[in-house]
Amino acid sequence: MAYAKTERSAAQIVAAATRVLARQGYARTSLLDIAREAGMSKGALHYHFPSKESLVSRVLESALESIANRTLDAWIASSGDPIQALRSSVTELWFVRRTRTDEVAVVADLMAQALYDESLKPQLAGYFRFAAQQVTQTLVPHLALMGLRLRVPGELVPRILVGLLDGLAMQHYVDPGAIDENGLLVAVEAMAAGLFEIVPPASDEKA
Amino acid sequence: MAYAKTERSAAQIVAAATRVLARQGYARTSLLDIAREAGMSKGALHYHFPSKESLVSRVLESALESIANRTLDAWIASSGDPIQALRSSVTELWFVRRTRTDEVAVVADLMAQALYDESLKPQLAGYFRFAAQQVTQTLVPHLALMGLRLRVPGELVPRILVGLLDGLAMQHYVDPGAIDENGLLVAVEAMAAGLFEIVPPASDEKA
Amino acid sequence: MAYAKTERSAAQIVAAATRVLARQGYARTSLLDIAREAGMSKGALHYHFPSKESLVSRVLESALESIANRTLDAWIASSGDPIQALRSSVTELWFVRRTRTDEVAVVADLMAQALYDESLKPQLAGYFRFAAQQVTQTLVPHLALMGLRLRVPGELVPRILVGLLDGLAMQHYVDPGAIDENGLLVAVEAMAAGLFEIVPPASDEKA
Amino acid sequence: MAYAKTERSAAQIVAAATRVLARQGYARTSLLDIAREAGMSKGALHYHFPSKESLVSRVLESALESIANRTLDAWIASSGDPIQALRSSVTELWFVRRTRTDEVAVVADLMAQALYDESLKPQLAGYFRFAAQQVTQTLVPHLALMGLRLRVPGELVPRILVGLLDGLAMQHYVDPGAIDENGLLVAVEAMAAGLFEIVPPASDEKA
DNA sequence: TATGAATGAGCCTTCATTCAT
DNA sequence: AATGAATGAAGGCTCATTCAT
Repeated sequence: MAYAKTERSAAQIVAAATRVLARQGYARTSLLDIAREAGMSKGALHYHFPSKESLVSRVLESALESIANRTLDAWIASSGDPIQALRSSVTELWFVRRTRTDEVAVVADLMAQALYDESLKPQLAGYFRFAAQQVTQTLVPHLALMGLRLRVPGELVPRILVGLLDGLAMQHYVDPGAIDENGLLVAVEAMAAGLFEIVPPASDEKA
Repeated sequence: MAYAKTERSAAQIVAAATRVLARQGYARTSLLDIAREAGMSKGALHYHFPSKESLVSRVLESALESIANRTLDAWIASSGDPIQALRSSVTELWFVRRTRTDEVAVVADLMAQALYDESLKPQLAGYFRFAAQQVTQTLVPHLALMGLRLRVPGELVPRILVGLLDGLAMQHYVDPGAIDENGLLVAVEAMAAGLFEIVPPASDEKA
Repeated sequence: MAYAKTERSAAQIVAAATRVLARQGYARTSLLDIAREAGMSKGALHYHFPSKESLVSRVLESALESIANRTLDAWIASSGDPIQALRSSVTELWFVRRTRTDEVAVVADLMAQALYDESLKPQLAGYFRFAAQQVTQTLVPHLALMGLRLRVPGELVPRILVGLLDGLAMQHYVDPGAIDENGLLVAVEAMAAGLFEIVPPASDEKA
Repeated sequence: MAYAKTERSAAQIVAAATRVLARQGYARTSLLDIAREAGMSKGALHYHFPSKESLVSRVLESALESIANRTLDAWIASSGDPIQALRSSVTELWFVRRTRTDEVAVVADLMAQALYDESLKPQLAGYFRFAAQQVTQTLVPHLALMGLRLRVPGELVPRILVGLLDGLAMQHYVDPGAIDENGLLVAVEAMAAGLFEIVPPASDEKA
């Protein structure tokens, strides 16, 4: 209980930083901007976070967590049919990007930062790995039960999905309206279908 | 013909800026860094480019051009079979990214910058549009000749391709080795296949 | 009451800036010069004043105020006889110029700057208007009581006075010693006298 | 004849510089601005004038000369009656200021510069002295012939006149419209009249 | 005689960081 | 736990000046 206020303030700062970073981008955001948004002084930021880097790192962490949860929820919600789950999480994956949640904007921006900032890489790598593994674990076994088999390594599927949608989101941000969104979802589904093949019923079925 | 030195110097500066931006990223690159890399004074940069913005814009222009040319070459080299052309330009598209050419690095970085810098958007949008149209124009008619039809709007294909590979490249940069490249190319091909369908010969409809 | 240090520091900066501007002139004064004179860092200046312009504006404000006060004091000190008041404030007006107070030097310099800097004009115009009105209000009624009338619009008197002395001060600065000061004060008085005429007592018009 | 071109170019540069300085003021004028106005390169300026200072000095010289000539012309034109001459040169002195000729603007601006630039002072001092002496020489003897005597040293008269009008011009520039110009000329004449006194016919007239 | 190119010092401003309170 | 004040390094940019051509 002793640290209650600290925790509350720190959370407040992270939330404010997320908003400001989403709005202005890393390169154009100063600590003063964040302090103002949080309704605190610059000094306070440094009280809670030793450096700008550490704050940004926390912001990224919280943004990734939030995105992961959202996607996972969509996956779980349609439990049972993994095909249906895949479909609904693709949709969610896309909507979360095209709406450009603060969290998504921050991640997109910091992903680029990470190219030149070693301290951010591990966090993103962790996220990608977690997402890949999460999906794979539930996807592959279910497919097998349905008589389907992946033509490619299982971990690749979520990576491809996320990569595809991230890349398209970038184009969407840069040139909104250029992407036909109806076509897009159809296409993604068609492409996903291309990744499976039907497993001929094994001959030892009766054994 | 005298005093044509400007062109040489400007090119030198753009080249140097490309290298430095690829190495350090936009946010961490100062004009002094570029000047040093170019072996010139800061003043010289401003003699040739009125502002940092204008220099960066030129760098982006030249990087996009270079990438477009490389990809186009791969496409053209395998002329004749558009399927083959698609395959070889996908490969090229991926290699150019995974090798992380200076040009690719710069474009990836500036694409993120563009989210918050309206002046960069048009250039990138132009590039995406040009690339999309370029591929579409040659791809679609050829497919028709081969009895294939796209299941999605034609412009979407190159956008999907580029988006997918850009997004995957990001993951590759952040977490090198995480992506199984052999599997990747197989997957892309499989997915691409999912985008076509065979057009039944028109005359035997009643059969 | 804590943290009231700002006021002290800001005042210190304005004082330092006044000294430096008086010594070097606007065009040759950098913020670094002022910071050094104030014994602070450049950053501190910007903490207290958002821009050079805003600092200079404050300096001008304070200089004008100080000059106005000095002249007003001289006027008031010799209250009663407005002629005497006029005389003593002319003397003060001149002495404040020939001594070249820091404040006077700053005002002279910034007046020239104002020709090309719209932001300074209103302040100076305000000062001129205030001074003119101040003098007029007390001068004209008193003259009437003494049977004197001005030959020109009342507001013109202080403007002429200030203009004359400003202009002469310029010559004095540029070529010190060229102006015979004894003669000057005599001349001003003689000229001032030329501005009045005696109002014939109203009742003996027929005599 | 050999230097014909040099002289022409130099004059062209001085003329251009006068225009630009009048328009933007010393502090805001760069050599590039002047070069552009003159239709030449920056290098050319330095070919003709070793430094900015030397160019500015020449500009001032030529501006002063031009003003002196104009005023002198007005004086001479009304030859015969020195009172009339005084009157017409006052008028000219004022009009040249209120119209704000390029030359007047430059002089006003550089006069302020001179306060901090020793190299400009002598030129302005020379101008003031020349003007004073010029007027005095013709004014005083004529007055004597008319039975008038100055109440103050003769050199003071032109200095007062110029000072007064310079000072008023400053106010006029800073706050146009604030000065009642009709009143002004009346006032100046009334004030000037205050400077003379009638010399009683000397008793030894018959001697 | 004049230009294009380049330099380098200096300017105003921004900003992460520190520290006394 | 948080603020106000101050620092100092760096950044983008301007400009008088130099010099080869």
